[in-house]
Amino acid sequence: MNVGRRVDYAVRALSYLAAQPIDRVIGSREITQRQDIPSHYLSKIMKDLVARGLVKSHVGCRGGFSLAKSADFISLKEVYEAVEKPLLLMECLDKKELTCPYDGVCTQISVWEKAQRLLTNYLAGISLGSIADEGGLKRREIDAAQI
Amino acid sequence: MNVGRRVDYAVRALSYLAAQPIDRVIGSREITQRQDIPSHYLSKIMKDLVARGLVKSHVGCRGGFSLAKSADFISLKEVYEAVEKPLLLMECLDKKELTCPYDGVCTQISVWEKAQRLLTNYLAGISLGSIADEGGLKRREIDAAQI
DNA sequence: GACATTATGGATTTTCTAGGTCTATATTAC
DNA sequence: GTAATATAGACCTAGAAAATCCATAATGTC
Repeated sequence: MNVGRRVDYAVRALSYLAAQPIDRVIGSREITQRQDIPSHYLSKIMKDLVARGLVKSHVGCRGGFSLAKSADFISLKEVYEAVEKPLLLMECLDKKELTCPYDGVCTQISVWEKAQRLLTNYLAGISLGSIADEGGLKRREIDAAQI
Repeated sequence: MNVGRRVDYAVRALSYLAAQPIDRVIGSREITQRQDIPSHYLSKIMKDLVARGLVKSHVGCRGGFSLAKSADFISLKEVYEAVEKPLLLMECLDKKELTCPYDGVCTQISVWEKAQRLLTNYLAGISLGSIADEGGLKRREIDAAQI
């Protein structure tokens, strides 16, 4: 049970975008270099973020990415779900498939159901803006440059 | 991000034990049949539960398992950690390895840290006893018998 | 004491998926 | 026209989860 690297990468890429001057277009090359993310892998992640409407893409020469909306209105839950399949602690929590013979009498399921709600609600309450405070990012960049 | 089947199996096996007359010894064969768990796989899980002190084992003919303590004093967190490696939402949350170059300026980590605390605290508050209420189990067995 | 039954322990296999790479195509600034 | 970029998809790889198998030790039963 862990959040994969895709989410980590997505958050870092988005944070980087959030720290830029508004509407500046950032190439994926710059992101991968500054944030130390495998380049081809990032492209797939960005595609997901674009599809979810969190990021605007600018195709063609001098193209790149920029946030589609204010970082304060992007929740971690959105980021997670854009990049990973929907958060599901147990398969049987997926309402679409009622294949479990114990459904209805299983008391375990309600526990995981609540745990899942707990988590998603928490993530829904965290905004990208609160993570990517400019100060932190500036310092982060300086540190990275020194390595 | 999901809890694996090992945890599911462990909870079901423990619930089954909890619903039995106190101190009755249950063979793993009975558990696997009633709870529909791959037999050889269960044996490894039971071993972990024994090692963690949640279950007593009785070796030899007519041997089997019984709860080592009251179901009300077994938390889901214990079960999880007995069977799975310790709950860790992100690798960098493992305090032992401080390899992340962004450590100290990363604002993302504190978010996951809190999410993890949220989860483990919740699991620590759920007892096996609250899951394995006898009524539910009785009904469950009847259902299973009808299949 | 012999035997059947059981847990224990380890080795091994199978299956799945996250993580990562590569290549081809369409789009656009210059 | 050309170089730089995002998009799209196929493809590969390592490692983990899930499951199986086998050999050994312990113990009740006869």
